[in-house]
Amino acid sequence: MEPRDQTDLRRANLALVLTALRTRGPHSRAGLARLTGLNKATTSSLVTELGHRGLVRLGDPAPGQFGRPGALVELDPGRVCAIGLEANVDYAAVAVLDLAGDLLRHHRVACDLVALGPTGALDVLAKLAAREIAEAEARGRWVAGVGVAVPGLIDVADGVVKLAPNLGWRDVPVAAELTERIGVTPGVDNDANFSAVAEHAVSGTSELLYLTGEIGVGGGVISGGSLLRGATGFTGEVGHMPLDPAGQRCGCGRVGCWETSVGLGALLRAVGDADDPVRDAALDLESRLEVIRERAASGDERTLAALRGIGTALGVGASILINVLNPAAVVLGGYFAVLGQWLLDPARDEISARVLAPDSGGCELVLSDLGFTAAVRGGAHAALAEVFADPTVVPENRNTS
Amino acid sequence: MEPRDQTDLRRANLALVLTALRTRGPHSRAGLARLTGLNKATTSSLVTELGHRGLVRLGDPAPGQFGRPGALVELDPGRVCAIGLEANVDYAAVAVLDLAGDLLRHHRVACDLVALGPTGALDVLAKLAAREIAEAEARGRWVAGVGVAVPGLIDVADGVVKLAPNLGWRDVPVAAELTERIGVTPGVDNDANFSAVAEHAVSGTSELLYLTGEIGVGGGVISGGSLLRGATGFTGEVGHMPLDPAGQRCGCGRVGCWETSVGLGALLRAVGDADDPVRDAALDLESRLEVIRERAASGDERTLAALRGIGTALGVGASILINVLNPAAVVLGGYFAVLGQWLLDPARDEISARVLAPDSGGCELVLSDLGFTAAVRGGAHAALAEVFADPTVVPENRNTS
DNA sequence: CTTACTTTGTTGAACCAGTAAACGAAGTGG
DNA sequence: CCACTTCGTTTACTGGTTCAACAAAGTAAG
Repeated sequence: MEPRDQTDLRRANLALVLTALRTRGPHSRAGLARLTGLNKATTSSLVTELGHRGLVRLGDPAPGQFGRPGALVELDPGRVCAIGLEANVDYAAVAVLDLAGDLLRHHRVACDLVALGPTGALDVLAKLAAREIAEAEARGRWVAGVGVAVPGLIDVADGVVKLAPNLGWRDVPVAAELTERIGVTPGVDNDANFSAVAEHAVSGTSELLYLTGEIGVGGGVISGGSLLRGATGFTGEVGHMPLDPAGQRCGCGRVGCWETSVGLGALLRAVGDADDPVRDAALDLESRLEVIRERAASGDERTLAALRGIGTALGVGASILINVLNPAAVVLGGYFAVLGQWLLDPARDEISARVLAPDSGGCELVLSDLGFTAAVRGGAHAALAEVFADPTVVPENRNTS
Repeated sequence: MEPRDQTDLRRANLALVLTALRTRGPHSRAGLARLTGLNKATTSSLVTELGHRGLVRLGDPAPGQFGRPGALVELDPGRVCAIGLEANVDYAAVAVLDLAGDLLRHHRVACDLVALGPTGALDVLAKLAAREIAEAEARGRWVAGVGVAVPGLIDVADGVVKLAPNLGWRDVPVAAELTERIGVTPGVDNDANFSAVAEHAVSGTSELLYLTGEIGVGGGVISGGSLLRGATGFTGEVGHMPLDPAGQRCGCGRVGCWETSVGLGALLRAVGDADDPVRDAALDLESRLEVIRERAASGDERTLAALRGIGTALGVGASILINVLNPAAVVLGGYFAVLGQWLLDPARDEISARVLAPDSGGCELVLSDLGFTAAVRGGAHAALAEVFADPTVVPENRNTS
């Protein structure tokens, strides 16, 4: 938003105060004035307006040293919420976050979205969303927006899934179709991108790279505090970096792609023979990963060697991205997070050897705490971000406080 | 700049008008009002202030269809200028740009900066800059700033060259040292980064990747209209992507780095035997490239095969970066631009085969027109960008119209 | 040549947002 | 109980944009 007139200025300052409360925690009005550089009187006025919009509330007086104690202003998690949706191969999920980013509800339904096809899958997502929207509005909440995470190439501007190989989708106008079904136009983005948004929200790191280990490898980049979107929204396709001309054939038809050495398939091949139950695709993925985890924890040499190999390959690919993007942190999600304990050391060794910047450019390799909720949370966070960028999107409600 | 009060608003609107004039060309005040969405009265006021600061001037009346013709407002190239410096292995260079980005002066002196050492090299740069600053000020110009391009890893925030292998520099405080010598604190950045800035300025593409072929390969990324800086300023290190475990040993000590197959060394090895004059390091590089160019133009099969190979390898590496960054354009500089005619086709073939986004994400592969002036121009453009972001940095001068 | 019409650019009143300074409010410490 | 400190509000003020009216400067038509 380019500020043009005074109302834009007001918008920007409301955003400034609201964002300060999120990133720096509850403060008195005088403290907020010092934090933002705004005048005390202005800050008071902004806080009361944010209160009318149900975004902040007054808490207890703070225990100051001298002088009159200030009443703490804090985010009001009671009125605004946002909804995240996720479409994946064998499940659909929904999450509801409040303004503080806390998870109010999370629901995951196992279903074969590939078999349902785009229309059926969108029906499932719409049903999940509609229920949560109705529920939230019944409790007097205001829904900031909906974000839909889809594993594939997304035209973010139009909300169209251009290509989602695992789902078998091509040119599916998700935003338009869901608008018809739920009456709200959702944001649509790649699952790794939305996961990166979620990690940014919980960590506060404004330069980060999110890498998720699934059947393939997904990547999402946060730079300057917001998603790197590129020219047409197709960023973060990291799985098919050709790292070894003598490597394995990839599902994409080429040879030696990164995901042939760090994707789920590579892991399963390395830890067990063809008849090993962990390679039985009929079984639930999470329980198979649990088996691998237990084998590693009990010191099984084959498993440990496999994980070392994956960790090394992970570090090789990650170092390329670190050299290009110079993030402050690389966050590992998907199965990388589940087995991360055994991947981190070999990956870090490669990174410190291969990143040219001194001290790896200060980059840390860490595991995600969000588990499989990262993408849905990120979708909701993206909707919340619009509120933090422009609090006036939330209607006033003078009754409240 | 977070707008806080009305003066910040004024600043932002001055920037809005000035930037509109740069990107959309001369317009009448009424036309600018339509373009920016600002009120006619406001636009008039902004234009007169920009005039007092010597940034715009009134031109001839425009030939409108009906009604009173409007006086065209255009960038005034007469008052503000900016200076770019470049330190490289065997030369130092300086350029002066006016506000419109036109090259006023360009000077390149051959000298062995490696032998001079950091202190001597900085003396050379300071001398070049001081002469141009004095010259400009004698003509009544106001110098917006100085940008120094150095091939290496730069801590941009502090203006320190952390590591420049080709120059043999480590932890050289360029910004501080030059401030002492010329009285202005310059911006310091990697040469590829500044070249990317220059390409952005001439093309207007707000999502672009610049790749330069030198002894190594350098990369600079423009995203959202500004440089991708990363957490600590060490972005764009693309030369050492490990693309072939069975490849050649690189100067960095590892094996199969991208620059072992597309760097200058790879080109020279491929086009000629060890006794070929093009491989004589004692000769001037540009004339050796000219020889290769002539051989290719006359259809020499070995040269053509070598260039095809380089082009293919260029495309392989570029496709990785396109998949991650999704730029609207990849601009080739350095020797890639000189021989680009023979590199483009094989590189484009690889890119269209390897980029996952439909239609390569709309990405075009083009050659730079800026030759070896890209880095110095970019340094000056970076200084000019500060004026466009905040025109109030230029002092008022009520005498000038 | 005059009149109607169109567009440009300026002017002055109005409005709105943030600032500054004064002041009452609400605590601590002696 | 009083001096002191800090909080938050109030009031007058400054600065920037907008709006509406109007003069300026052109074209088109009669």
